Amino acid sequence: MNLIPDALPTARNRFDRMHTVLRRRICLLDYPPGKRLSEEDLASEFGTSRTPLRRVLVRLESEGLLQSVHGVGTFVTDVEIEELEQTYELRLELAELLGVLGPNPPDPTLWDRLQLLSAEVRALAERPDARRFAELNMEFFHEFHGITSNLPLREICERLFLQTSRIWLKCMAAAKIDVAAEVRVFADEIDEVLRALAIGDVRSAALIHRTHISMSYKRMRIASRNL
Amino acid sequence: MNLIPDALPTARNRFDRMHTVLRRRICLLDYPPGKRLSEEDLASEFGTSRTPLRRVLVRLESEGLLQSVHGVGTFVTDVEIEELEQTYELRLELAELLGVLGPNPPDPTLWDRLQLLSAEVRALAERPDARRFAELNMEFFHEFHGITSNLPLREICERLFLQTSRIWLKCMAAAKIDVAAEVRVFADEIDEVLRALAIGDVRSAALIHRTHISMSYKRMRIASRNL
DNA sequence: GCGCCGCCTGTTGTATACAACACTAGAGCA
DNA sequence: TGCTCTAGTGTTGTATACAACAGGCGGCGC
Repeated sequence: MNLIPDALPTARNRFDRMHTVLRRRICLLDYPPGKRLSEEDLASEFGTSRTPLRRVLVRLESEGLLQSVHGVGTFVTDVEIEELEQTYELRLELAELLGVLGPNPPDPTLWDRLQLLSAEVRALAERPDARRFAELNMEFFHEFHGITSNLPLREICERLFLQTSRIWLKCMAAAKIDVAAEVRVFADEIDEVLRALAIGDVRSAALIHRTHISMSYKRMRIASRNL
Repeated sequence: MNLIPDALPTARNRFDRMHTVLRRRICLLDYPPGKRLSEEDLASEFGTSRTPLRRVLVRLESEGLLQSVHGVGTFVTDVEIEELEQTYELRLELAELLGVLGPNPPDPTLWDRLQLLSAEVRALAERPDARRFAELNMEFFHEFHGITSNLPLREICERLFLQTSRIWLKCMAAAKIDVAAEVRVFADEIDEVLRALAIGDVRSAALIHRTHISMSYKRMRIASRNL
């Protein structure tokens, strides 16, 4: 009996593993926008040839995270401020829809995970760390999308989040926004969401989430106005 | 001076060409759900080796139109009725958003194209043809999404349309829905939309569109209840 | 007759060598 | 000195051969 059946070295699993790892690196700014990636280096890191790796890169390119240019290189994409604005406007509306379309009854598993996250964020408030903040933020969004049973909506929200969050992180860092303050706001959001979910008010949880997306974006815009 | 600069035999153009052609075949049911595609045959048809073709297949797989299984084949995906329901619910909301987020001022080019489409649909009503209907429907959706200037929203709507329309067409055919009647409804929708756009009421145009998506889906569900 | 096992065929996945391309540095020349 | 052209280097894109895999068919044992 295999305890970790998903770890079988099948082609699909290798693909998913590489995809997840690279996407994470891009979204957490380990590979900042504009960085050139070496197909050869990455391939050797994952212990494969360029061929399977390129498959992953094509996928990431179709997700808008990478761009390959023949004879030049493969680059992590940046996002223009105008496109970012449009994406955020859309994300606000979609965040609201999360509470409208197929709202899931408060799942005890989801509840537990969010509560765990809340504690971790509170702990982070003591010793702020931008990267850890990015990680927890990513995890929170992922879990939060579980409030809808509408899979296509969940996927789209996830996708748009992964496309924009890294730009948001980058701008925050550039504008020297106080990480500690941002962490506190984040912790408050989770607790507010938990209170709403506690009484089964999924719609309100979604609206709280929407509010925080909007406000964090606005704070970022204001702070980076002077750059 | 090159009059058709986009036709340069660059890698990017080849990729886009193959991608568009295959996507079109899938969405117009030339390749019906469940059909197995042969990488070798397709590669030779496009005059390339399997390598560049596989790049296209990976893209189509990430768009949810194909699925490759090692050692078995590459298949056109089908969609379960439950997932279809969820996607339609989402599409209704997004259709409404088309009129809310960055509504474009009625573009004369868009206007002309829609009017041309209206004429073609009217002509089609005389001699109904399921495939031609599918083509015009696809073209209409593509043009209609031009009413918003919000690019991410446009892309998402396009993507969801391409994922569901072929299933809708398949069900319509299976339920033996009267194509002529469906064409007349379609023609009416375009004219209604044109009337709304004529007075610059983009929001109403979007709501009309939403209504027709909803009703055509409901008709399909009712008709295929007896299958 | 029935069931199991192994070969055989066709498919997708992988490795590798090579072509096409973009950029750079430096030589040659005005 | 400044410009241009060319060779060189490193990158992505392509072709091809081969490995890994799934399924079906037929033979073999029972």
